[in-house]
Amino acid sequence: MASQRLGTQIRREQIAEAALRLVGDQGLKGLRLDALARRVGIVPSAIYRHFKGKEELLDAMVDLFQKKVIANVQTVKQESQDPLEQMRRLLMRHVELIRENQALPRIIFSEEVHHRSFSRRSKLLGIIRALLGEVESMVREGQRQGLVRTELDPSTLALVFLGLFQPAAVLWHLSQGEFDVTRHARRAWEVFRKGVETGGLQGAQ
Amino acid sequence: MASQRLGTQIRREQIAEAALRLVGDQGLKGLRLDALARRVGIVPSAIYRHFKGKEELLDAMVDLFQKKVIANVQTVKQESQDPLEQMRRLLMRHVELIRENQALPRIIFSEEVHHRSFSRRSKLLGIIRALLGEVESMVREGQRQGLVRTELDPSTLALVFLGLFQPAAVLWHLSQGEFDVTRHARRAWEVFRKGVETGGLQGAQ
DNA sequence: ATATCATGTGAATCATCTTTCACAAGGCTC
DNA sequence: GAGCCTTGTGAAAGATGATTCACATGATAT
Repeated sequence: MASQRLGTQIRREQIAEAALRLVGDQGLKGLRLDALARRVGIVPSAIYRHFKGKEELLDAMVDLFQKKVIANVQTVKQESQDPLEQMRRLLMRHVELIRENQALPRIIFSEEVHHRSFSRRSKLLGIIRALLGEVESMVREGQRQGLVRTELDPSTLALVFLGLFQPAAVLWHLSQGEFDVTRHARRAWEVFRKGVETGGLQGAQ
Repeated sequence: MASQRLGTQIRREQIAEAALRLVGDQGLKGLRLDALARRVGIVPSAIYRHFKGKEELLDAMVDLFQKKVIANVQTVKQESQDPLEQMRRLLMRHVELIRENQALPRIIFSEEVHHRSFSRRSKLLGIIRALLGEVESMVREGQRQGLVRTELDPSTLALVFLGLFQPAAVLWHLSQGEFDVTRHARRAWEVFRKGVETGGLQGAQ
């Protein structure tokens, strides 16, 4: 019973996407070629028509991850000019990205993804650094425009920003989706904004 | 060649501790009974004298994790009465805990640790919630004493607090220890403190 | 319509770990 | 120091997955 035949270009992407979902559902341990093949509707050995092996598959997954993160950044930069608004949007988009791709934190923390392959580790590092760099430049732009307090170090702020939703993601994950990350992200953003905005605090209470 | 004989009480702890280190070094995939046994100085099958199987070993690891986190909280509560100082110390201790136990974030994000076992997942959730609860009560106490701005929601703040070092831990990990988490934690703490303290900001320049 | 090339199939093979088991020693009690 | 319980050993058995391979089949070009 042959399944539909597809060009390797398309299949590769389709397989990598399915792999990301699979890891999201079952964890990296659950990334088994038979399960993956079943999801795509082919037979395990067919995967080898598109990937040299599991390693190459992992590479493709990391590439896909990169693509998604970059797309997010691009989008928010187009959606708004205001640096703080860009950051807020980036946060909300990032939350959605993680909600839809539970696989991402797992890949980052896995070690099994990068332990073997130096290139994969440095690619992951590059993705995070690039993201941080973008946030950092939003912070700097905010400072230039007088919106963000200039005594705060942009690179520290960028890291703190990225941390705003991480513990919430953990809770969400462990509680099986019961915890409301989106709501937390909104509140965390407010806390962050109040903490970094110029002049926003004197009247606080 | 018999290795030293030890009571199962001691061996269990010893094995669980070694397992935590092993996961820290090699990731969960690297948690293989032969490698673990070698580290402890026994033979793989001997592990079964102390654990029913790998599942029970994972349980023991989670228990150990819990013990370490609780110990941290207890210590800082004894070291200082000032809630903000308690939080600062907790942050620094937590950073050290993660530095020494790379295994912890991996276990939390693994899914392979909790997917099978409901009890393990809820235990992990309990650990995090307990930790959050402690931070939250430090925040409340800070608010009661007029040190922390009362319009900030304690539970949101507790989560933001826990997020202060997480992205830094990722960078540290991916950069193979090159990134200085401790320094980041100090800076991130300053950012956090300035953001939440009452009255600390009017003079900000 | 047929030759050709790429994709898909199913079964077999390999590799990697986990788990079991029969046996050997320690160490403790009497 | 004999008996008994517990811990440790080495080899074998089982499970689980990844990978290979010979063969089938769909698409495409001519």
